[in-house]
Amino acid sequence: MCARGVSWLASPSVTGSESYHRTRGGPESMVRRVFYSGVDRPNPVGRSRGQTRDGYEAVELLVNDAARGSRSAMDESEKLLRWFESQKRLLPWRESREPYGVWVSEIMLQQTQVQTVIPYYLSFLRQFPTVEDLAAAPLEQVLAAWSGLGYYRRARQMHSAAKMIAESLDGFPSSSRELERLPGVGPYTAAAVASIAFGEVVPVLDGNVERVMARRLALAEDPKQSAVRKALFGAAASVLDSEQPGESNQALMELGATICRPKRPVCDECPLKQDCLAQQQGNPESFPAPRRRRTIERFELAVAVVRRDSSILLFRRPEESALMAGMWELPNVPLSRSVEVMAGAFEGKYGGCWKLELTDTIINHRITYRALRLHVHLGEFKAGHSVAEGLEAAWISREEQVEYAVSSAVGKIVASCCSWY
DNA sequence: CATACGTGGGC
DNA sequence: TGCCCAAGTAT
Repeated sequence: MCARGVSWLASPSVTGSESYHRTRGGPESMVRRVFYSGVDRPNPVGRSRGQTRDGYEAVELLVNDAARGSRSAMDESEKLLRWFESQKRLLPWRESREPYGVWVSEIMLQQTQVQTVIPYYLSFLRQFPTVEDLAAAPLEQVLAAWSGLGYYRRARQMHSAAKMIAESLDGFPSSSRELERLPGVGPYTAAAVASIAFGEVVPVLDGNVERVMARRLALAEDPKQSAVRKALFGAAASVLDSEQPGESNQALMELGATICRPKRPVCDECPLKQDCLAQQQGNPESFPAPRRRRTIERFELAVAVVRRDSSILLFRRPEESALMAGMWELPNVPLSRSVEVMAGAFEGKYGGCWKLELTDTIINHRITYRALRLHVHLGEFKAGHSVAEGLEAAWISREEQVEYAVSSAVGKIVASCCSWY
């Protein structure tokens, strides 16, 4: 593999989910111990040693910084921690290590950027200060607090997990193994919460760490492949500081977010530049391998803004729908050239009697591999007893919007509707 | 392992 | 505009 002495990382003998490998330590290499209690399968090379604080069997793993001349993994950990200490951003969830807040932040940060999360995090913790408050709140209210943040399943799963925690006699789950049993908590989030809130020595491998390590090792292979992921995971473990795992993990992610960015990384300011193979080769941007993307299909939808007094008509999506389950949406039908055809479609779907008038407002709404272009119509709707059976309707005002679970697009349209009348 | 899930920002 | 990416998880 790599010529730079990291051959242990993806050795062919990797069999378990943990890719630590014990290597013959040269005279200058450092051996570090990592206790990893979130292991379901026995580690193929580690030795079982004692118990963690939560009673789970710990596996002792020897992580060897393989023959990097005079450099050692310890140096890298220290450089990283020192850099983080002086350069870390002040973020609201960094003010406390209290597990609930850490957990909320980690869920919100899944596939979501920091600046997007900040206001949601603040208002969410104001509304639901403790896990008990969250558990006791109606799901509707939790979804409303999540409105516009996306991936709404996260809110449902968090609410469900909060109930599990509140009903449990054991308090907040305190190990990555336990945390991973919660809905919405996968390997990354479990490791992040366990290390930050509980000091568990477990590495995280998120998109940032993946990129940082792919560059550090100049690993060109596709990170989707499990062998490559293992190598990256092992590399992340090798720079993990076992005294301050939470800070260490955050440091690596912060590095990826601010210095080792996808585009135009600022290698000059990187605490690991001496250790980075891609930087030495002068082509950091070429790692990791670009992921293939499916082409986006585009659909066009007509949505109707129907006003009564100062309120707008919304309908509730079915709980069982895969897309934005239970969220309130504007009435919509596939776009057609004829307003009459669309009016008929609205009537078929929602009942009532419709009159429509096209405005020139178009809002894009993307869902992974689809893009919906929303053509907004001002409409009149006369309900009778002909409103579609089993479909929940609501008239909401701009002020009441905060109490309803709506997508970002609906939020924007409701926000700007006043100017259209 | 591939796919779907929301959204906002950068270039 | 269009494409890429972002503190992932569940199926």
